[in-house]
Amino acid sequence: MIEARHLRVLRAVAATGSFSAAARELGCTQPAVSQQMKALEASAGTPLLVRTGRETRLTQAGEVLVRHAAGILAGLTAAEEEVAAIAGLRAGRVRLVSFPSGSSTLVPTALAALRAAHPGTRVSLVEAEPPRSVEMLRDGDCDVALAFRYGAGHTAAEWDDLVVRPLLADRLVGLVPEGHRLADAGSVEIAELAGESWIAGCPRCRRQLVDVCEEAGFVPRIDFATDDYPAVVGLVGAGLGVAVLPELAIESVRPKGARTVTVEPAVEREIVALTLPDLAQVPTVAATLDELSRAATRA
Amino acid sequence: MIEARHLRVLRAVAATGSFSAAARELGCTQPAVSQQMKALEASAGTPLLVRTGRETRLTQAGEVLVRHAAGILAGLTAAEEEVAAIAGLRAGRVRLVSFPSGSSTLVPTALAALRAAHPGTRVSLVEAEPPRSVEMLRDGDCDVALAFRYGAGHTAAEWDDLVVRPLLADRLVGLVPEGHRLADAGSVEIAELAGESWIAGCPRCRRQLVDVCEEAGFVPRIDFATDDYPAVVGLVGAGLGVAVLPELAIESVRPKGARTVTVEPAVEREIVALTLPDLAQVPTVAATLDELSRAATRA
DNA sequence: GTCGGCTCCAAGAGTCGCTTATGCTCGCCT
DNA sequence: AGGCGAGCATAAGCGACTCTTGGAGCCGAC
Repeated sequence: MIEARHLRVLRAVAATGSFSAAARELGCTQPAVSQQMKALEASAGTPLLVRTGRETRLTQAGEVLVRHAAGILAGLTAAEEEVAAIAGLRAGRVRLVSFPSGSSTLVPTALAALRAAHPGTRVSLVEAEPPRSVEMLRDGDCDVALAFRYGAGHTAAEWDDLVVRPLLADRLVGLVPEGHRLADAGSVEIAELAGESWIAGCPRCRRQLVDVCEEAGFVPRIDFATDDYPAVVGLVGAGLGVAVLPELAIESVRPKGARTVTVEPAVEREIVALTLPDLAQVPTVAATLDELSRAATRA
Repeated sequence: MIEARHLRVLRAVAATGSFSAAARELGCTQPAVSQQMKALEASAGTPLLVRTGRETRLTQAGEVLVRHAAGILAGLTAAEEEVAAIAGLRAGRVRLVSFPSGSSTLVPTALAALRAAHPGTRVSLVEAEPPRSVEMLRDGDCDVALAFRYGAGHTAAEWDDLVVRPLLADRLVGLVPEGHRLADAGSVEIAELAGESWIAGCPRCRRQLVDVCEEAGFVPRIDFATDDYPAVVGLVGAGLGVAVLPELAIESVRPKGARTVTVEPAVEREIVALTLPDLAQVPTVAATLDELSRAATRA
């Protein structure tokens, strides 16, 4: 009989690569970890870890167990959350993970409303870009993930086992330096920017930019690329190039020395909130999704 | 912390509608069930069962927990099944690395037997010479390494932290071109070959050759050196020189134009299978080692 | 009214798991 | 090459837990 407690320890060992580090993370002593792993290997009937002096690695059986552990532990925590919510303890907490430009706009609005409507609920916020944030969700490291996707169909398949709550469509706008020949154009065709020096954002957005430009018949010359959108705005403001970036990303940035222009053809990214099917039943999670929806419609 | 064991009991209670019946189904006494449910309700923080004189029904929280229990317990049993399959040799993989002349003789025999005895196990094979293969083993890039050593004592120290399974002793034989003055000698003293042009094999074998010749009182003139044993045989067959090489290396090569002769004094290399101490406990690895041993004794 | 089944309660014994303490090996730095 | 620190294993001791046995209370059925 494999016990969930053992799986939790195994996962910590696999994540940290060390018994001692796992013990620190779990808040117990190293011999406890050692004994639990011994017991788990005994009940599994085969070694799960290989100790090679310098590091501890997983055997194939160990990998199998860690893979299952994610689902099992996620199910357990989901069950605990839901029961706790029903128990009316209002000890319910929501662990939210969001991409940077979402956490500065949608999230504050939603969390303020959530706190007003349900005092006692606690929310933790961590920032992570979509590929990583969805992984955290599946691993049970968070309850709700804010993510985005370009073109509705592209990444739909990878989320088909999740609850997807569409929030809003975030239009891409152009950003050019003041004094640029198109600074006062109001609206520009993207092809008009073919010869410019480009400043790109996060990897996903960068790929999207290249795709859009390709359809317009040119390859953008990307001189700078950074995940930091205020930095992108700063670079454009300093006259180092032009950029195309989500409207939400510049909402909380003062576009000093830069001007926004509408870009044709219109391109949008869809911002969604994700959660696990089981978690969607948990009141605090449901309330968080609702508040995010409300914040999105107000924006 | 909700425990899987509790969920199992809860499910039995929900299914049977009675503590006593659940106890009978689970093979324990009724107070045990009673206490477990008490503990589960304590950790859930809310009642899960309503005892109405005649029958016990689930509360909403209880229903939620039972609903989650299905998935969690299914995940646990699935994990157990998969691990048991690996432990029971109905599944699992072994990553084997071998030196070239081993992979064409011992390995095919062993893998055929392994597949016959345990269908479902998968084996991957990569070729690498001993220094590199042992490194791969230590780095976790393979599970079993076929290697060899000359003279039992020389390289023993570097493997003292590994599990060494001796397979067979591979005798060195001489190879001379047809028409050579010693082609029909049957057995030759190595000193008789002092003046010949030599064709050497892999670095380790080359060093061994030089050592043996030094003991016989001469330095071999090595005109060609290649890791490719069929090439060595070909060169000898073409009359370009003589060679001394492991019997196993020429077993799968048709010695066209070349003749083998016994060399005195007899020199052997020991062929062994190596693995890490922890991995030796893994069923698939142990089975692979056994089949290699069996293949070696049959050869 | 009595009986049978079910549940809860209490006490005892055994087991289990954690912690502290200690020894050992390995890698690293001097 | 030797000392040092980190990490893992092991042993003993202790507390907690869980199961069992035995008994009592409760409700419905006959």
